[in-house]
Amino acid sequence: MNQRSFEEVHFVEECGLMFELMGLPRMAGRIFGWLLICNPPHQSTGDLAEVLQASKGSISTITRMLIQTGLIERVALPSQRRDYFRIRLNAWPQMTKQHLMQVTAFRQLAEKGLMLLEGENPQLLQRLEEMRDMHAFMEQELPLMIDRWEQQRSSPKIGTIADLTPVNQTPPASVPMIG
Amino acid sequence: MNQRSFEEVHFVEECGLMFELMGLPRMAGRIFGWLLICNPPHQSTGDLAEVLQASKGSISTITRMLIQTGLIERVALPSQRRDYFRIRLNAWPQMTKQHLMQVTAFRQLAEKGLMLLEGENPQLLQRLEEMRDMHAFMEQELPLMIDRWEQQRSSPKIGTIADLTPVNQTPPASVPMIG
DNA sequence: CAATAGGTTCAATATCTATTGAACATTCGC
DNA sequence: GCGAATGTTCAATAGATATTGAACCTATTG
Repeated sequence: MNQRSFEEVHFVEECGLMFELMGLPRMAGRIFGWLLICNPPHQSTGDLAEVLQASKGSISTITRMLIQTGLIERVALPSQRRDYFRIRLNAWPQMTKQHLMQVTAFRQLAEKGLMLLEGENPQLLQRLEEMRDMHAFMEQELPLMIDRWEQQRSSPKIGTIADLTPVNQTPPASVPMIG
Repeated sequence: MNQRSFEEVHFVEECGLMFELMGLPRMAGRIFGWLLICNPPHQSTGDLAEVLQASKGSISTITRMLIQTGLIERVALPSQRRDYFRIRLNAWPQMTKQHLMQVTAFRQLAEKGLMLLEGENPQLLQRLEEMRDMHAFMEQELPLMIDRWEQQRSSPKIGTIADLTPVNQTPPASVPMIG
């Protein structure tokens, strides 16, 4: 009876593939994909294991990763023992913030490279200077872009998703940000 | 004699790890990393195989991938049989364009999801609407950002890198862009 | 407090992907 | 056109990573 429709399975698999493209485990994409379309929008470990036909261990490991990266959160239902997971509000800006960290890492790498070539013919430096400058530029621009997004979305709508209490042991994915 | 210094090896390896983080083969990062710091800035398949201690096959496969994604290009030296590779000018905006394709794919996926939930309780749609809207927003913003970058870098400097002729069989990484 | 459901951990395994290397193709000089 | 140098392809392998599943905690309920 709890059969997922063909379209639902397909959606979940496609999401898995997209996550794989981004270098994340396919199962992370499956979990995220299911949480995008499930009803109710919060699901327990057991639910996920059943629907996605995966082991509880797998679900446990990967939900932890998804929480850590800020894409989902753990919520508690009033009178239930189980934990539930759901998509985190602002999951996507969060991804951009992750991306921003990569950008910073690349800028720093370029700077290391430039130190290696110190004193060399300026022509040789061009490659690394472009890399450094482009990433420094993005370090400026991306936060502004996120700001514009959060502003444009005038009504923050926080709280409308549901009345569930996010479990507070889940910090807002304390992401080490650039200095 | 052609020993790479410890720092150079380290730089190359770090670049490899960063590429791996992005879901690309580590060896792609190594090749790219070496092309960032090598002197001269163009290197043949053989050079790369020797310096990176990898098989020619590996180099061949991965340079093809890097060309395909627009990060490096193949150049011909006037009186030499060999092909050489070098970092492509504008390699990094190119990466952002690749990223843009992913963004589009995510928006489309969100739209598929919304079709699945057609007629459902609006609360259930929120997750997917946020996903769609955020990605549509980035589809607007990222090209503008690239424009700003290309403008800010007032002197295009094209041609100053070297007088080598890019091999024309290498199209500018014909990237299928969004409609 | 015992029983049980829910969740986590971790060693073992299955699966996948990068990498090799040898055979093959191509180009260019002589 | 022949031979040497260079580059490519692809089946086999090595290596890495995701996934499982059984043992182990922990919390709740009666």
